[in-house]
Amino acid sequence: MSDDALDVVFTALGDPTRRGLVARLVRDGPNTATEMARDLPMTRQAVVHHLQALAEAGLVATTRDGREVLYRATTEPLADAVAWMLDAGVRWDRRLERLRSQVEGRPVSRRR
Amino acid sequence: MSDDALDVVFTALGDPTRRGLVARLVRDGPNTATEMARDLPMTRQAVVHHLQALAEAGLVATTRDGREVLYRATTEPLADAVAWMLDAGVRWDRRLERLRSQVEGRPVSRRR
DNA sequence: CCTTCGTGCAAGTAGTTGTTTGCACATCGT
DNA sequence: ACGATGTGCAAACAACTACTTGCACGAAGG
Repeated sequence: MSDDALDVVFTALGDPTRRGLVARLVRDGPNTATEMARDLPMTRQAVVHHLQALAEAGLVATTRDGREVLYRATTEPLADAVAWMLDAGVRWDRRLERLRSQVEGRPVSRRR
Repeated sequence: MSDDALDVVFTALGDPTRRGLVARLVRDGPNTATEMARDLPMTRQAVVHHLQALAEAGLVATTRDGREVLYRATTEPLADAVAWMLDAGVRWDRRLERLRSQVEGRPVSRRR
């Protein structure tokens, strides 16, 4: 994964609202920005803005259904971010080393 | 790990200069800001600023040695960030599920 | 139809981030 | 003691971020 791609993934995750959106989509399944904005102390547009940041990071994807736009979590980039951290931490932490050996040499992400 | 703490960790990692600094400290061992700035296209103060962001995230720590300040990588927070991502991704990706079962039920971070 | 509802776009604003420059202070070696 | 070197602090700046409001467009449904 390119450096730029890691940038946007980590930056996207560096905001609690955005982590909350991802967590919610993972937990409850696909949903619209308007619906999710109802439970948050901000406008729909602000939520859309966050979702766009997540989309740029590849953490969510959209499907149009009539006049609605459904967002769903796509967690592939997480594996790449995890891989970076394991690389950085592996010399320090024996436990992470064990995990890393399981990650290496596989296709980085695969869904469903 | 608190939400705020995750914020600063992910935000700190969301910059290629900062990831590079962490990687360098992990690879080459402790070093001073002045020394690391020599190899980067920015001033010492900019590097110090980045290192302070990393320190706030708990990703580096400092030791004073005479007039020098040595920065070293402290990768504990990585494990917590990894844990969040595994939690988010576990329902999606079978491979991540396997990893998660190894992380659960342990002290979140432990060095050396 | 025509009203309602979800979406998209644009402009504006307040706060944060990345970086520089300049200077003061502490420490090391000679 | 003194010059060279490493560090710390603060002001200044441009660029970016996280929002808001307002409005236009398009689809659903009586």
